[in-house]
Amino acid sequence: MTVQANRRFVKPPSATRHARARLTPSLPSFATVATAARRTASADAPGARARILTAARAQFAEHGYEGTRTAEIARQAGVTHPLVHYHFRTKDLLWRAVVEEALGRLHAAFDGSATELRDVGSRERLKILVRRFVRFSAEHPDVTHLMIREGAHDTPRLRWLVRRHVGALIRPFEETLAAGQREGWAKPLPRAHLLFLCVGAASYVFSATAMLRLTHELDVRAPATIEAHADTLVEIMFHGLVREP
Amino acid sequence: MTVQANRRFVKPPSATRHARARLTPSLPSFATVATAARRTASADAPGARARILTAARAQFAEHGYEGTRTAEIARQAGVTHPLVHYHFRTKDLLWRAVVEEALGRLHAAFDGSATELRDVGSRERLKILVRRFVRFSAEHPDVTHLMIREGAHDTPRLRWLVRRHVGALIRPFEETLAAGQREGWAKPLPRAHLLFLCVGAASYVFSATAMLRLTHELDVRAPATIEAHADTLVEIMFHGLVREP
DNA sequence: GTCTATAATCAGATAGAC
DNA sequence: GTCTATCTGATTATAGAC
Repeated sequence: MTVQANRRFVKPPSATRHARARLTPSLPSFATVATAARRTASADAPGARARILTAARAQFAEHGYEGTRTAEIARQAGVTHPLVHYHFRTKDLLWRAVVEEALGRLHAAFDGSATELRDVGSRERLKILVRRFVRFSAEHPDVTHLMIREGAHDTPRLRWLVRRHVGALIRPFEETLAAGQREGWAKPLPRAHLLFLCVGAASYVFSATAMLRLTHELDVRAPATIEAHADTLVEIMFHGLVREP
Repeated sequence: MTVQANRRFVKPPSATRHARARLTPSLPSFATVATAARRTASADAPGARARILTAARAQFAEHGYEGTRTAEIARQAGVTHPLVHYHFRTKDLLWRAVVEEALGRLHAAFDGSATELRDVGSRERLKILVRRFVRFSAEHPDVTHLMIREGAHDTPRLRWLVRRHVGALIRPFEETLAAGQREGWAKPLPRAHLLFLCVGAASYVFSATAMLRLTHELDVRAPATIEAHADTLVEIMFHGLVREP
């Protein structure tokens, strides 16, 4: 079962000599990672390392971990294959670097919501969070898609993802929801279900890009479509489908 | 982009001699396929072919098409690797056989909804369809998971899936919704968005099994959890989170 | 830091005996 | 129908020159 997914972990990363260890095991802050990435990226032109990272994000999102070939990443980044290994050593470490960078952006979109939105009532705050998440899912389908792909089974990658990122990300949502329930405007429905229901409702469209194009000839990338989805979701989440008399 | 995913289609199936061609290109009815499968399965003990099919469903659902190894399927089914190829010839044909069988079950759960539920009003009918879909997602996470995995990018597999199955599956939902909008009780929100919103909301929890266990220590397999999810979704879908005064 | 060339591994598929 | 043994091609990763 999990054995298969773990295959690549069998051979331990063998922390040998290697010029750079960008991903330290000491879990640097998001800020640190983001800055490091930016520094490298904006050095001259988008440096090779940054291009590899970008290409890798697209590939992992589209084809999943196992479906992605590092050679294809290299091709997309316009570099040769070995350079990928020079910068990231293994496919697994490259994956982690991708997630680190991608979720940094997700954090950026949500961090400080608590303080920034302090003056707004919990009801409006929740609406804002939902809309933000829809827009984020639309702008970075690769990130949510990645999480959908990984959330299915218990791999070391998932545990790392949850420990490091997911916990912090769902907190604003859950706290706002809890506030709403305390205040009485929100029904006392189970929060875990509400959370995942909302995440699924918000992001599924943007993961099923190809299917929507085939079934409804709908381009989920178009801004109008994105806003339509956000509007629909907020309306449903807050007031439901039934037209009140 | 798609080139990568299509790689395995480059070498054409080379329809040589081969004892059996279970998957004819003439698209047999679901009934035909289901019967054929059952015949083989219940012959004595669960025959090798049936065991391979079961193992393949689990593997494809868990690891996606590219992430699945036919040798692992063989191992799980307790047979040797070549037998997989004997029965299904190629990995791609095996995948199609799996989907054919799995979506046969989904059809079974929804076929005839139109007639069977004719006497029920469109509003109750929609509730029933949503609940059915939640339960189906819970009982067969592999099926929805499989569709999530394939819906992302435009492969020959996805086109086949949409043409052959998805169209028929979403029709009852869309028709009932349209009826509700005509009758006036349902708000005139865009149906495509409502459909995918609902599908995502219903099925995401059951795809993110491992993540829910890690974040909320919730076992989404438990019947109580399933019903709780169905209840929550129906309440949200129809009346929303806000407690009306 | 980036390349060419190559080693090592692994996966899908076939041949042919029983 | 099922097995053992094997081929072919593709993919990750490394060595070593520039």
